[in-house]
Amino acid sequence: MSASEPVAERPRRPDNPTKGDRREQAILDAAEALLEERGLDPVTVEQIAAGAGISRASLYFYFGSKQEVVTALVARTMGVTRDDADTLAAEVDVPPQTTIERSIRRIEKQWLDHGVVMRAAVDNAPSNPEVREIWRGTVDLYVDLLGDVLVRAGVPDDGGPTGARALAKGLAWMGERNFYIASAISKAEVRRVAETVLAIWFSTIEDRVG
Amino acid sequence: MSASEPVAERPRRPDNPTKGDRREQAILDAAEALLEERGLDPVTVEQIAAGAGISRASLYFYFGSKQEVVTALVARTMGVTRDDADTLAAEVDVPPQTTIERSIRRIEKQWLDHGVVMRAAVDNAPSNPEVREIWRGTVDLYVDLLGDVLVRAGVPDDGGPTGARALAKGLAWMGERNFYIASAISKAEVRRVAETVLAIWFSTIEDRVG
DNA sequence: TGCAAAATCGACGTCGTGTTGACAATGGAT
DNA sequence: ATCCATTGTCAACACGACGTCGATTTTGCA
Repeated sequence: MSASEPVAERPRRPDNPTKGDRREQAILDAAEALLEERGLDPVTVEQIAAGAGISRASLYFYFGSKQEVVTALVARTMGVTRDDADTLAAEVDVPPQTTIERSIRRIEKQWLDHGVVMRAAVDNAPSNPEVREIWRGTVDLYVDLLGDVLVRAGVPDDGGPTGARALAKGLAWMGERNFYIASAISKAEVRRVAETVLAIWFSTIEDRVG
Repeated sequence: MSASEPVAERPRRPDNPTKGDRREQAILDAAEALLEERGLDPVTVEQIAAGAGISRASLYFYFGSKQEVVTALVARTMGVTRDDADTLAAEVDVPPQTTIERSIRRIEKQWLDHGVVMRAAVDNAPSNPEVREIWRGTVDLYVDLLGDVLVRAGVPDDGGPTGARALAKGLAWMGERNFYIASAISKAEVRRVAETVLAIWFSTIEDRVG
C-alpha cells in the first residue's frame, strides 16, 4: 500500500520466507506428488515426511495431523478457484451466457491442472469437516454467482425447487460430479464433459426463458 | 439346469437358511444400524461384531475384511435399485416424460429409505473398488435406460458430448450428486431436490426437441 | 451316537497414527 | 563474538484397529 515503511515491519509474516515456512510448502509439495502416484488412503505420513526430507515426528511440528496436511493442500489449491469466482463475479456488463461459459471454462481448467488435489478433496470431504467446508464454500461461490446470472438471464425465481437459485445449485453440483468422474479418466474426457455440462446449462436457460 | 436331481444337491446354498447365513445377515444389519448412528469411518469391526452378537475374530469367519462387509451391505441395498431399473426398462409403451419421472421417483424413494447406505456407498467408492463397480454399474443402468428414453423423445444423438447419451450421463450423475447432498440434510430436502432434478431433465428435453 | 464340517474365540503380530522429552540449529539482541 | 530464547529435529514410546492362527466348541446329518 504505502512505500513509507519499506522493509521488516513484521518478522513473522507468511510473506517472510522463514526456513520453517519453506519446509511447510515442501511438505505440501511432497503430499501432492505422493497423491499423484498412489491414491490418498495408501499414502502414509512417513512417506510425506520422507518426501519433504524430514522425519515423521518432525512433520508433526508443522501439522497436527495427516488430515491437516490434506486440508492445507486443498486450501492452497482452492484459493485459485475462489479468486476465479471473484473475477467472474466482477464482470457484470457481459451477456449471461458468456459468464456461464467462462465459469465452466475456469472450472474445466482447474480440473485439468489440479485434478489430483481436486479429487482428493472430494474423496476426503466426507471424513474431513474442514475440507468439506472449503469445498462446499467454493462450490457455493459459483452457485451464488451463477444463480444471479440465471436471474439476470430471465429465469424466474420464486424461491422454490424450480426457481433460478435451486436450478443453479443443481447444475453446479452436476458440474462438480461430472468433472470429478471425468478427471479420473483422462484430460480428453474432462474437455468432453465440459461441453456436455455447458450444453445442459444452456438448455435449461433456453427452455426457462422463453 | 436339470430337474433330475431334485433336492439337497448343494447343502450350502444361499436359499438354504443355514445358521451361519442368518449370522451373515445379522452382521449386515448390525453394520447398517451402526452406520446410522455414527458415520462409516468411526465404526469399528469390534462394534459390528458386538452388534451381531459374536466376537471380532468370529466375524472374520464370514467376511474377509471390513471392506467386504461394506461391499455386501451396499450390494444388498442396491439390488432393489437394480430391479427398479429393470422394471422401468420394460415399460416401453408410455411417454418418455413418464419414464423419466418414474425413474426419478424410484431413485428419490431409494434415497429416502436407504440414505445411510447409499451415502456410505458413495463415500467408500473411492477407496473400495468393489463398491465403486456396484455403484457405477447401477448408475449406468439408469444412464442407458434414460439415454434410450431421450432418443425416443426426439433428442438427437451424434455420439458426441452434446448427444442424447452424453446428456443422459451428465444428468444422471447430476441426480446422484444432488440426492447425495440432500439426503445428508433431511428427507424434506430430498423431496425438494427431486423437483429440481426433474425440472432440469425436462428443460433439457424441451429445449433439445423443439 | 459318532463325527466331520461349521462356527467361535483368545491371543498374537503388524501397521500407522500421534505424543513425549531430550537434543541441536538458528538468528537476533547485547 | 557470544548468549539464549525460539525454532526445528528426531528416537522411542503408547495406543488403537485390523487381520491371522490354532485350539476348542457347537451343529447337523448319516
